[in-house]
Parts: sequence; structure tokens; C-alpha cells
Amino acid sequence: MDLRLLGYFVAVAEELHFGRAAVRLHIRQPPLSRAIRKLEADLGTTLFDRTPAGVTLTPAGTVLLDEARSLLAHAERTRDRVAALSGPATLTLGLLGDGDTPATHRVMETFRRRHPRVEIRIRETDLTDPTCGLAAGRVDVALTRGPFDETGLRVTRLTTDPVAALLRADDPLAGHPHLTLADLDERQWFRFPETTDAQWRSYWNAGKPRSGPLVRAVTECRQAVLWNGTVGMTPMDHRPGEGLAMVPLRDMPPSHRVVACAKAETSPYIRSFFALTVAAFRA
Amino acid sequence: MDLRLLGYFVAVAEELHFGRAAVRLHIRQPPLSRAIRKLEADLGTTLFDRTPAGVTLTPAGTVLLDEARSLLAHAERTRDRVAALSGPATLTLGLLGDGDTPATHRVMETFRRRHPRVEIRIRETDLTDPTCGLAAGRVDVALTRGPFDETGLRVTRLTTDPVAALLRADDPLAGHPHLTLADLDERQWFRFPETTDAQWRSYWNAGKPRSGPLVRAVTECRQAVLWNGTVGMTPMDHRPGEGLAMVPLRDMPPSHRVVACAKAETSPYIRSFFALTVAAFRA
DNA sequence: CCCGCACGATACCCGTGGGGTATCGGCGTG
DNA sequence: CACGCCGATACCCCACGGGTATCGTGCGGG
Repeated sequence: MDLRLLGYFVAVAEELHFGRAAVRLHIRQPPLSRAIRKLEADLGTTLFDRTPAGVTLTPAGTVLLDEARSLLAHAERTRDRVAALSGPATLTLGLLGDGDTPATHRVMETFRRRHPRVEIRIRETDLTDPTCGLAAGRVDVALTRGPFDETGLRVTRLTTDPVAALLRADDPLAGHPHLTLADLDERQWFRFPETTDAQWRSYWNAGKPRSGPLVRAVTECRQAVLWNGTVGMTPMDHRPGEGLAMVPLRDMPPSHRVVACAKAETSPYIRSFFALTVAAFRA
Repeated sequence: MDLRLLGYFVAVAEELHFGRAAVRLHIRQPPLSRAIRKLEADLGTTLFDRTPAGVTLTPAGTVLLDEARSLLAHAERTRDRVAALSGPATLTLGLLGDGDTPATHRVMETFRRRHPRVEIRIRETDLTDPTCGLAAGRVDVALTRGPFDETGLRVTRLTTDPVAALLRADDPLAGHPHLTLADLDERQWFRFPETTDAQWRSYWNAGKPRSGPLVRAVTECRQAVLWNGTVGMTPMDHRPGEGLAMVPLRDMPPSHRVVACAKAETSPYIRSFFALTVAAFRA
């Protein structure tokens, strides 16, 4: 017997309407119908009478509703009791500054609900360390962007974003459907801070060192373009700000948002966070 | 939280050895390791200390062992209570006489364990009705063989068996790797009973009516060949008996063992039996 | 002392199942 | 009688659970 199916059953039993129950469960009606039928086959009893007038509980269904509620509560208690044992803990999360996306919020929300006793400490980093302190052991898990040296790390790609040139909206090149690096060769580029990671440096400098103004955070890019008249690269995972334009760069390989932790990581919290993050970005 | 994982956990906790627990659970060790790790991530706690000396429970694991046992028992009680409500029931199963295979036994064994309160009535039929009384509504579900008229029925193929000529072992044709219907044209064929189903009749008579001795059951085929010197067709899903030989017929399309029930069937028992059968034959 | 062995972890592959979208069917209603 | 509501069905696709092969490590024996 599957607790998930029991949860579905309770929803339908309370709504007495497959469509509404499906909405409550954030799934569609057909899978819900199948799930209930599967539960019925598993138990060997019909749980609902589907009359045209509406859905009603059979006697067996009425009994199961009670039992299911108590069983689900029992499971919840079990989870809480075991989780309580592990005592308070903290998880230090490294963000690359632009990690403040809706998906990131969803992950942290889900994680807090799953592990309420774990305190999440967030450490936002400037652009000098693509691993956000993970390589140095200063954070447990990092939500960041590639590419960087992955030796000793467990890294999973979350998204694949094309890379665009960041221009003023009134730039003559802003109207083009796409550009190449050569198109921007004469421009002054804003410059990312020095880093020890060769892959990162080479990728984001597009192969050659730049000499423009230094940007230490993602927001500074915007200022550099708007006020200093420079250009630069940015992953296309957000809207350009007011007065700015993003034009895809044909000859840049796409950039990946990734989640990373130490390869030898054993803490279940951190593994859990890792898994939840991967799941959240898939949905 | 997944009850399946809890069951795995209890097994490991009792054996304190992943390999042995895996044997007990009829799965292999690697999936079990992963399952436990997943449970640990889900709960946010390590449940076992894996020291080289052996596996021991952590404090959290000790608590969970208690809780898990009680939760699993609770689930079992729930299943029983709901199943008890539906009262005694019978499921009438039609068999085509040769339905007595190991796979058939497995299905009925699993079904009995799943639904102990359901009495299975078996109705073996002679060869006059390929649906074993299903079309006539005299059985709930049939384990039989195609082809037959499927209108109004839900039919699922279980196996695909080549069809062979059934000969005496000392027949001159018995040594051939395969035969055609034409090779047997001069022989006297044993004859199946008359049936109303045109598809069935045409298939098993290989297109033309026969005039040999009548066989009403599968076992009679053996006698007809051994003692009457006739030949006939049989699906290659069993060993030929002592003194007999089976030679594949090149120009007969294969025969399918199938499970069937009424298309409009609503009884969860019967749906469950149907599903279990399909699953059992896949494994 | 180092090789072999025991045992849990990891890597990788494949099939099933659970989720999705599109559509049906059957019954009430205007 | 046409339409609409609602659960069921058909079909697709990817994630996950389970499989085999292999690794890494710590311990014991020759």
C-alpha cells in the first residue's frame, strides 16, 4: 500500500470530486483517476461510487478514510520524531549573487518544510570564486554557474542557458537577432574579477583578457553598461533591465546553472538539499 | 515517506548487513544501498553507521526501527480492515485445460496472498469455447489462448508461442527442424470439437475441416497421436510427452496465450487479478 | 608486508510506471 | 437535441527502481 495513493484517496474523499481533488493535489484528473483505481485494485474493494449525480464513498471507502488519515498522521509523527533526534543543524549555502530566482526560492521553501530544524545560512559571493567557497570548504553546497574545476566535487547541471551580449537598448547592435564575439571586438568590455579558476576565467573572458571597468556583482553589470557604455556577457536566464537589451551570442557555448557539493559529502541534509534542488529545477 | 523504503530499512536494521538484507528482500545489494541512502536523505538523518567492522544503528535509526515496525503494522491492519468490509467474494476463473503452468500457479499464489478472502473457483473447459465461458458470462476472467472474437472483452497477450505439429517420436517427419502444413496433408488429423467462434475454428483447423478422432481436452491429443496414429497442432509452450515429438510449423502464425475479462468489468478483484496475471507473465 | 577478500558504494543500462495531453462516453439540462 | 460537465480511456515520455559490473577500503592471512 502506497502512502502517496492514500493521500490522493483522502483528497478525493474530502472533495467528492475528482477534478477538484486533482487541483488540490497539483496533478491532473486522469492520473488521479488511475491512481484511485489502482488503490481499489490493491485493496480489492471499490472505494467510490461514481454515479452521474456525483461521487460518494462506499462503506469500505468510509472506513478507509478514517484509517488513511490516522495512518498518514502516524507517518508524519514518525518523520518528526526521527528528525527531532538529529538535533539542530545548519546548512551553509553558497550563491553566486544571481541565485535569487523563483526556482531557488522553491527549493529553499521545500527544504525548510522538509527539514524545519535545519538552519540555512546563505553566503553570497562576489565573482571571484565560481564555487562560492565550496572548493575552500567554506560552504556545504553551492548554487552557481559553470564552468569551473570540478575535481573533488559532485556537480549536477540544472539549466542550460544561452549566453547573450548585454547592451544598451539604444545600441545600434541591439536590434540584431544574434551577434558574434567579433561584432563586439571594438567595444570596451566590463571585466570580471581575477579568479584562480582557469576554466571560469577563460569562459567568461571569452578567451581574451579585458580591460574595462571591474564588476564584482551581477547588478554592477547593469550599471557598467548603462553608465559606462561598456558591453559584456550574461546568461539569458533573466529579463534585461530597463534600458538594456540582450542579444544571443552565436559563438558562445551555453552556460549551465549547477548545484554542487563535495564529492565525499555524507550528510543526509546536504544530499537531501542537493536532490530537492535537482528535482525543483526539473519541474 | 515510502512504506517500501521503511520495509527495506527494517530488514537492514534486523540483519545489520546489507547483503543479507538484500537476499531477504529479494533484491540486490546496490539498489538496497541506494534505497537506504534515499530514506536517510528524506529524513535528514543517517540511520546506520557503516563501519568496516559492520553496520550498526544510529540513535535515530534505533527510534525509527520501532516507529517503522508500528507504522508497517498499522498499514497492514488498515488493509485487512478495509478488505474485511468487502466480505467474502468469489472469482471464477476459466482455464483452457492447459492453463496449469508454473506461471499460472504463481499468479494464483500471489492473488491468494493479496486477497485471502476471495475464493477462486476454477472452471476448466473443453475445447468448444475458447473464451472458457467468459463470453457467456459464466466466468469472470479467463486464462486461455487466441484467436477468438474479442468484441466486448478486454484481452491482453501474455506469451507468443510458435505452433508445432504433434507427432509420434518415431514418425519419419519427427527429425525435421520444421515442417509446413502441406507436409502433413496426407495424414489423418485429430479434430477439435465444434465451436461457434469462427476465428478459433479456422485457426486451429488450419483452414480446412478435419475428420479424425475428436479430442475434447489437451491430454486427449497425446492419446490420439500415440494410439490412433494421427497428427495435430499444439502450441510450443510445453515439453512433448514421452514418445512424442513437436516440430515447428513454418506456415502457422504463432499462437498467443491471453488473459481476458469483460470490457466493462468494474470489480477491483478481477482488475487486480488481471493486472497480477499480466505482471506475472512478464517476469 | 602485501595480497586477497569482504562488503558497501558507485557507474551505467534498461524497463516500468506515473505523470502529461487529447479525446471519448454517458448522463443530465436548457 | 445540442451542449456541457465529469470521469474514463488512449497514448506519449521521462524519471526512477531495479539489474550487472566494477570500484575502494579496511582487515586478515600466508
